Amino acid sequence: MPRRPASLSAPEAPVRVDRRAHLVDTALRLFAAGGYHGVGIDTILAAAGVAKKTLYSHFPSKNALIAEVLRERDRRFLVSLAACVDAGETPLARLQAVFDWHACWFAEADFAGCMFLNVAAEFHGAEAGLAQIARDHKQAVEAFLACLLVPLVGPEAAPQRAAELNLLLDGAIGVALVSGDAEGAAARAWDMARRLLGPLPAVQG
Amino acid sequence: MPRRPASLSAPEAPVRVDRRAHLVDTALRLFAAGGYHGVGIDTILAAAGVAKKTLYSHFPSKNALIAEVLRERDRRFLVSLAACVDAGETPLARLQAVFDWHACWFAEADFAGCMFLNVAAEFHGAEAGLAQIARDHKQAVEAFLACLLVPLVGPEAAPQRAAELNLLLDGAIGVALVSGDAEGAAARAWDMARRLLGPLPAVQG
DNA sequence: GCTAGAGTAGACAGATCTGTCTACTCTAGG
DNA sequence: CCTAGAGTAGACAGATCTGTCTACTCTAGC
Repeated sequence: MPRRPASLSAPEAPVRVDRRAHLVDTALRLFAAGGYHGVGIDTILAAAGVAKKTLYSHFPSKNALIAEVLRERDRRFLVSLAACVDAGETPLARLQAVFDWHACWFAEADFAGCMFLNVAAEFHGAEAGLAQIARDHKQAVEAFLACLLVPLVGPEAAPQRAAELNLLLDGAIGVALVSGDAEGAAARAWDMARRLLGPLPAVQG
Repeated sequence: MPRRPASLSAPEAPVRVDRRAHLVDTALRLFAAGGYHGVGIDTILAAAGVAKKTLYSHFPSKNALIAEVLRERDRRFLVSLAACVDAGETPLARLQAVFDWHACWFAEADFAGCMFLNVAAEFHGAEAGLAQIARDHKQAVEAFLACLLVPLVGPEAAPQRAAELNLLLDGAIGVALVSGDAEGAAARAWDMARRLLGPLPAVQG
């Protein structure tokens, strides 16, 4: 009898895995690798081991699920990036950590580009809500970069430089996606960033 | 009787509009604006005023049509870009024309990103043939940039710089797509390119 | 023990999509 | 004139997709 043994071990919590979160997590992985139109509801449900009714009791539509997936992706993205950056000891090392983080991301087996750029491409004009989430994400990343740049270039120049580095990161994503050269794309972008920033205050190595 | 008046004027050629080319042209417009999964065969047929059987007598499948659309896009892209570049009088002006060309492209009403980056995202891993066409296109653009760079930085440095400018252009595409700021994205990329190239031989203004 | 809530399994409706096929029409060339 | 080739219009098959709904099951709390 392969039917799930239910609560054999733990009496509470553990089994109650929060279907909604599990659904979003599964959908995130599948959408990231297979695209939004390319991955159907049934595929997600089968992978998550969740009934269709459960999905539609949590989300009114597939697009609502996509929106939640994007918000979740935005959260994880910034948390993971911040954790990686915090390990850096100098302001310059912290900035470089952003590009190293991207190199690791590009090297993932199922890397298929940025979920936000992809959603903008797939739903362009059709779903303003999704486009807005993509815009918000990119602005959050840019703001994060600006914070890292303040000790390096000062508060006035930081926003301008942040926009530039943001453009470099988007470029690296595109190059990594099409060429498949994960390491090269991120390294090139960082080299360009370093040269664009020019000589920095002597305080930072 | 609104049924097409057939050969009222010209005895030959003109009416024979080459359905295949017209189909590819229509599909190109629709795929560019609506994505590959997002635009169905029937939509293309209705827009082109062509019967389904005609489509399948020219192409074995939708994906084969997509492949031909991408090859056509690649041709037009390079021809249009070359024409724009040829108007420049100095090597630097010719290089700048590439970024100006992109600014015009981004400003088009139905701009929805690069068809090659988008095909790579939508069919990642599933359609190796389409991914290869995307890769070839980006390499062709990079080679084109390298040619423009030779008089500016010399034949040794040109390939390296071309890869950098290519990354900048992909970055501008991403930024323009998500932020909607067409002018800003291309202008920022050009400004960065100019600074990355540094002081150039005095011969070019 | 019992009940309410949440979940499962899966049938179902209705839309849509790719690709095939039939029957008809138009046109060009001999 | 007549025929072959190409195209049109559209029905059709079969798959797939979103979203709804019913009937059953499990679990937690009273």
